[in-house]
Amino acid sequence: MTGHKQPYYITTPIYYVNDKPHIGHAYTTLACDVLARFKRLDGFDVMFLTGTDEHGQKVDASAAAKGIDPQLFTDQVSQNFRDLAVHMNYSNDDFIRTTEERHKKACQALWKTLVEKGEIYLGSYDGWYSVRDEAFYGEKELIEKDGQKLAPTGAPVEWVSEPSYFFKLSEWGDRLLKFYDDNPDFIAPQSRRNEVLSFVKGGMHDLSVSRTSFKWGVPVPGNEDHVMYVWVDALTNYLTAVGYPDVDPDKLAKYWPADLHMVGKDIARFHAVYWPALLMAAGIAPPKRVFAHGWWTNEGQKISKSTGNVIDPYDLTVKYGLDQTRYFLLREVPFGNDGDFSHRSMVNRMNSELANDLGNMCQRVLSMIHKNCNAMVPNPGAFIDADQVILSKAYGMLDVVRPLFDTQAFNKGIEAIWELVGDANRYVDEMAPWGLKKTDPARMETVLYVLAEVIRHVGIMVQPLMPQSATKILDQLVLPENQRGFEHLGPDHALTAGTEIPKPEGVFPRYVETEDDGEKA
RNA sequence: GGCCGAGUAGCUCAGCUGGUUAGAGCAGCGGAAUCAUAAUCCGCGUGUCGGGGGUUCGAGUCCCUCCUCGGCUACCA
Repeated sequence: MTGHKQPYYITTPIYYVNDKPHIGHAYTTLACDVLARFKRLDGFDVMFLTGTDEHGQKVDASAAAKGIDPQLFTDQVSQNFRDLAVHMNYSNDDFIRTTEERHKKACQALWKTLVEKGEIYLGSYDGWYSVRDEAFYGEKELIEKDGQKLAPTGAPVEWVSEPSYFFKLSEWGDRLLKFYDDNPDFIAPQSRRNEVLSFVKGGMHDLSVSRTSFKWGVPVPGNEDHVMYVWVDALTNYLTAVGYPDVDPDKLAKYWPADLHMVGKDIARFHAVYWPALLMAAGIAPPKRVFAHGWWTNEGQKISKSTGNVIDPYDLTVKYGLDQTRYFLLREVPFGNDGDFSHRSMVNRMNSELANDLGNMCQRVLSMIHKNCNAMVPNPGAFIDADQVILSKAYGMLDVVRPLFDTQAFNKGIEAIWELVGDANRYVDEMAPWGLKKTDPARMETVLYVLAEVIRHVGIMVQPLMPQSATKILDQLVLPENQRGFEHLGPDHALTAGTEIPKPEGVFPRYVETEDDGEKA
């Protein structure tokens, strides 16, 4: 089983440390975690990266407001995101911080390359700036009042001009369009692809890639008055983490180009337009795919800090359970679409699909085995057609789910697994092993064996989604830990009859409504 | 304003290049079973497929038009 494993590099965006972690962060990273775990089980050499974006004016200001050094400040707040990763049971292989030395090195190397290739020039960044908002506004955004130009926020604006380096993005339109054409799956879902295409087709300005108005950033090589602006700084993290600019055969050469950048739809353009352009300009291969997922609403309401209906991932996992939350987030919505989080739908999913369908199926089967087969994996006789039908469905499950997960169609992959769970429940009812117990005990053992095999397959398949619960299920089958990879799916590694199994315990508890819930629902 | 997309059963949605009586899950109603976390299984839908017009032997599926909703239209992570 040696040989070269195929590499798979997957990334989350780096999260801006000024934010408190919320469901959006948890969701993006969760999707990556499930894919990373899936690929590892499927035999890939996975590099799964997440991290924090720690530069910029806002961070600088927040640190100043607290009267502490920005580095100390980011050390503190980036910890929130590292804690979340542990809490959510993410399996990231690295956690990048843009304030790390390795990142400064990578950014400056990329910058120098772009300068050498003539892709960056010094110009000036002009625009309507509001000192009060600390932000630039477009001409069209401004409102006019009494002959005064005002920001949409009502703050006064002034025309300012600041020296800035520019990336020649305007010259990359045609090459980007050709790239999209040659790589139709580069940006997904389709709706985002359409938007990106129309954006690029509309023509692009050069991109301002440095600032002189603040210092908390990576210094521009050769001109210390400038720090790199967010585009170059943040996006480059994906290269930093694999060792760029060092061409280490175990890092950069192996993992680049990245297989998938997972992002929220709000930053699709940065990843699908600016990033490939910057990379191509530097002579580096663009990533293979960018997936822009949707947003969550809370009980039908748009989430905003002002209304205070932000969803805290800690609240969810404490209230409903970690794996239940992980399951819900990827099961409820076609990945890519916006979704609504509601208590009612959460409870419906966890009770009917986890507790009733899967949990109870495992429980009824394992209980029967425990009570009627001397607590040992039963000894199967010859399989009849009905046995073969459900077994082959279990054996073929990976081939159904793999292409769905490979295209980030998590909900469909999960549905496919649950079809098998439904089949198993129907099979139990049809075979009625409790009746066979008296009429044909040998047949009962065969039936229970078939069901145990189905549980083994489902347990292995749901490991990426619900690692802890899957472990419990597989532990109940006493399946050795080194037999839980996808290469063990199928009849060649079937359960060994006679293996002693423990008394089963419920894996997915039902959610029982409290009075407090009643008021909300 | 321009471009893109969506409007299908109470709810969430499938319906690929047009072709048998338009489907699934959930909810609801009725029944069976009793191994199991009172879990499971079976049965039950008269839907103007947003409105109107058109092409065709035949349209939810193509064309035109109108209505409604959403997204994008660059420097915020």
